[in-house]
Amino acid sequence: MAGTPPPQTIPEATVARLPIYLRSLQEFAADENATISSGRLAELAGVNAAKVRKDLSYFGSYGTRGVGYDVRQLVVEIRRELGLTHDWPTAIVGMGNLGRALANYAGFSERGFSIAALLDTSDDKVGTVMGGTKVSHLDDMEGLVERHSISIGIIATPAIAAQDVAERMVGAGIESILNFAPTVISVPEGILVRKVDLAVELQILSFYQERRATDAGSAAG
Amino acid sequence: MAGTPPPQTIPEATVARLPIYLRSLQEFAADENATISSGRLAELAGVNAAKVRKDLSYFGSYGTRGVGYDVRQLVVEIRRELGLTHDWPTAIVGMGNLGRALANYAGFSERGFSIAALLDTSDDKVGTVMGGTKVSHLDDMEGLVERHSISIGIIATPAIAAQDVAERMVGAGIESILNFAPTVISVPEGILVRKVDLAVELQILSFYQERRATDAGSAAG
DNA sequence: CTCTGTGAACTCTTTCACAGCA
DNA sequence: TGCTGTGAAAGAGTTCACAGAG
Repeated sequence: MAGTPPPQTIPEATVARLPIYLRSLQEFAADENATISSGRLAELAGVNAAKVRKDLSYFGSYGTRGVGYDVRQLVVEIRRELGLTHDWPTAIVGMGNLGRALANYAGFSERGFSIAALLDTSDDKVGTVMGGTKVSHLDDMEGLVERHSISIGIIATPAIAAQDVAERMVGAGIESILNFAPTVISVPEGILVRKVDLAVELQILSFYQERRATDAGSAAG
Repeated sequence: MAGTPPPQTIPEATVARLPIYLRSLQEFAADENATISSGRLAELAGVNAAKVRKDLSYFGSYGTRGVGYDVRQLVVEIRRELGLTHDWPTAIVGMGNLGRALANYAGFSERGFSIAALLDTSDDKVGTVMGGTKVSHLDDMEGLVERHSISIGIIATPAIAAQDVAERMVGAGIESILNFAPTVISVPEGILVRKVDLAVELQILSFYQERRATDAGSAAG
């Protein structure tokens, strides 16, 4: 009985949207006890209202019929679901252009991710300071991971180095990896990898753009 | 009969994987007339073999039973599907850390995307050279878009500026936008937008990482 | 009367499993 | 015998549509 009111499984697709809802709610700012309807949140998040309601229902968020959702409460609930109630120390490996951009990206710390370690193998970079953090040598990763309880690693190296870095991360105790290198990395079971490939996104755009040109005359909008 | 062998619709999910296959094939390098099986390609791309076969079947790619796919031919076919048979001039708006990283990112040009224009509004940046291209003022975008036939725009500005930039892009004739700003932009119908939010990816990792800690004892792998 | 919460229908995607060609 | 190509089954995710709370 009673037992499991919010089914222990939030669909992946929903999880991927929670950060967007969170961001939208925070932009929506809102005074102390503002409420927001699924329709309005949907608009801000760029999805449709039914989806918002269904998504929020998975973790038993109580909206009020005829009124909407309490913004403050919703923010708290989503943050809890996302595990954003505490800070996540991260390590970035690869201090090229992208790594430097990431190290300087304010958006990370704003959302609960601190940069606990920057790592590279090049003597040119080790010892310099980027985004307020000193760059350490990759060989020192293990100690840093332990000392700072780092559980998320970010790979911003060239493709060729990515697999090796991933293995070192796993060896150092990192359990989740965000991979920006344009290659597939393989990791042991239980290690979670997400990837972002900047050029892949462009190629997807290219597909639809090309098709638009090819499907002559088919209304684009 | 014969008529329309490749059904005119390639599923979105498949389109999103084609760039990965392409990259995998190119890494696989291969001498003149190498072949590759769906199983091997699946391994390289990090998916399963049935998916590879189904994906490739959508555009009528002829593999050879008992042998596999001709690597060279497959590369040509995928590139054609993705519209990568010609160069795509792009414009990057926002020369902060991320914009600079993108401007210097070799992966774009390697895959057929050239940077035809870099744009910013800050006097500090306009006139400087980044990644071999001179930074122009955002006000000059329209002329540059026309002159270089730019159809893809990349937004790398702070969130606050993104909607305005998107509107200027559309006004200048750009039809596809890759948005790195952490906000939803709205555009007229017919304009294609894809978004990449670096912090969102971290938040998704955070969800699963947190859950792993919470689901005490449940095997992670 | 408004707006949530949610079964049910529908659509998209993945996976299975095997016929058939080389 | 090995591997592709593909229907058909299974599984996810989305949307509909409406009962019912406030």
